[in-house]
Amino acid sequence: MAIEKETEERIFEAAQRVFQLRGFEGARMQEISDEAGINKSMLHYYFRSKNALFQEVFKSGVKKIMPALFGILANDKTLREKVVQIVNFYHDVYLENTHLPAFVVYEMNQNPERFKEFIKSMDMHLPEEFIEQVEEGVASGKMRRIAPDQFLINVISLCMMPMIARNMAQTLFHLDDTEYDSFLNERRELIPNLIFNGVIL
Amino acid sequence: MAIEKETEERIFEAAQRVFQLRGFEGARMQEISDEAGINKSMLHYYFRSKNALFQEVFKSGVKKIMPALFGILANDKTLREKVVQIVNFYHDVYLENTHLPAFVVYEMNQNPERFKEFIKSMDMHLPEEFIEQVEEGVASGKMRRIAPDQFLINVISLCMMPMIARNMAQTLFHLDDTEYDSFLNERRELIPNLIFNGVIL
DNA sequence: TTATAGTTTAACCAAATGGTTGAATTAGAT
DNA sequence: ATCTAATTCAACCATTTGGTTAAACTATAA
Repeated sequence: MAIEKETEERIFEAAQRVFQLRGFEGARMQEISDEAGINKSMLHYYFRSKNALFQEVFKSGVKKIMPALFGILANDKTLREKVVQIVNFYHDVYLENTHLPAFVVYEMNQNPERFKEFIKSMDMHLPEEFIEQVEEGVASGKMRRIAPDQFLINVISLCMMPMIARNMAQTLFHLDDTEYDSFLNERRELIPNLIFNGVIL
Repeated sequence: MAIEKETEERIFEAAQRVFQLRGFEGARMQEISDEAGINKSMLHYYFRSKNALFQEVFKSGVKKIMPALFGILANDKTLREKVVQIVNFYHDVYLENTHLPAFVVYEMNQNPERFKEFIKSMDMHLPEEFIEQVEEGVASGKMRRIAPDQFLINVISLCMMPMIARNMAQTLFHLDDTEYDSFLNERRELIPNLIFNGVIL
């Protein structure tokens, strides 16, 4: 019926949940079909194989992050404003897709080729606008000497790591779920401040 | 014979390589025994099960990192010197154990309980010395307002993320293996500078 | 109503996987 | 030399896993 979600979509969403939680190797086709509330054969009817289904989930995961990131880097805002936007973007995505960052990073490492081809196929490269902005900042003497690559990976690291290593951090710092959510929220302001000004007054 | 490595050690080292590379779910007992050059039954003779073997590997991995980290945080050096030591420590460990950081972080997320009990059993908590140092820096007006937790996770994030997401970064920035090794090496100086002074001059 | 194409299901299958067993081999003590 | 306990191995096993198949059901158009 039209009211119910299409079977294919139900499967895909179940696959997202299971793959992101358990990883490719840990995911079971049976668990995905249980989660979707359908017969296991349907998985193969709509998506040929575990690999094919996983590919779709992975692709969709990367697409949720990379284009937006590159979009921000390429827009016409100031460097500081871009950092703020990236930080907020990562933290917003995380709220809706808790396991996505860890999933993408881990599976990308398990199979670098898959990711490389993917990036190539989408023809994504660091926006010139961003590179020039950093280089201009350095050349004009406003900023300490830093490569654009390093600048960007600092921002991304400060955003993603506390999401990826949430369990480690929560355990070490004795924070419950709510407390850790505020902990992450504080970082929306903290990260831009750190990047530009450090902790020394 | 005495000259050859003890079987148990050979198995353990093989298990380290395989588990760190493939993760618990992706690891195959057969691959571990092949890697160790022994019969599959030996795995069960020396370590009862896949789970038991994994536990040992995981434990040993965490022990390579956490105690040293807490040791540095608790020593009597300045805050800046501690940051330098932590950064160098992470980068040194990485050279010898490329897959260790990603392994520990990922498996910790797959099974938070395992990690929690582990931390509890080793009675590890953020050293008072470090907490007071940060709080004193803030109270004395030398440092911007920041919680010790946030301070520490910034340092760790900036160290670990580029190691964990190596493939992503290498692809995005078009760096070959040697170039990425220097990229990481530059961070030994870059990270302390960023933490304390930011990029603005 | 009925023919047709798309969808769903239960029952099955071959391969892979973690684990077991019992015999054979080896090293060390007496 | 021989007895004993630890070690190693090949063959085997039960279960799980991704995947297949053929029959059954359902909606829709003629």
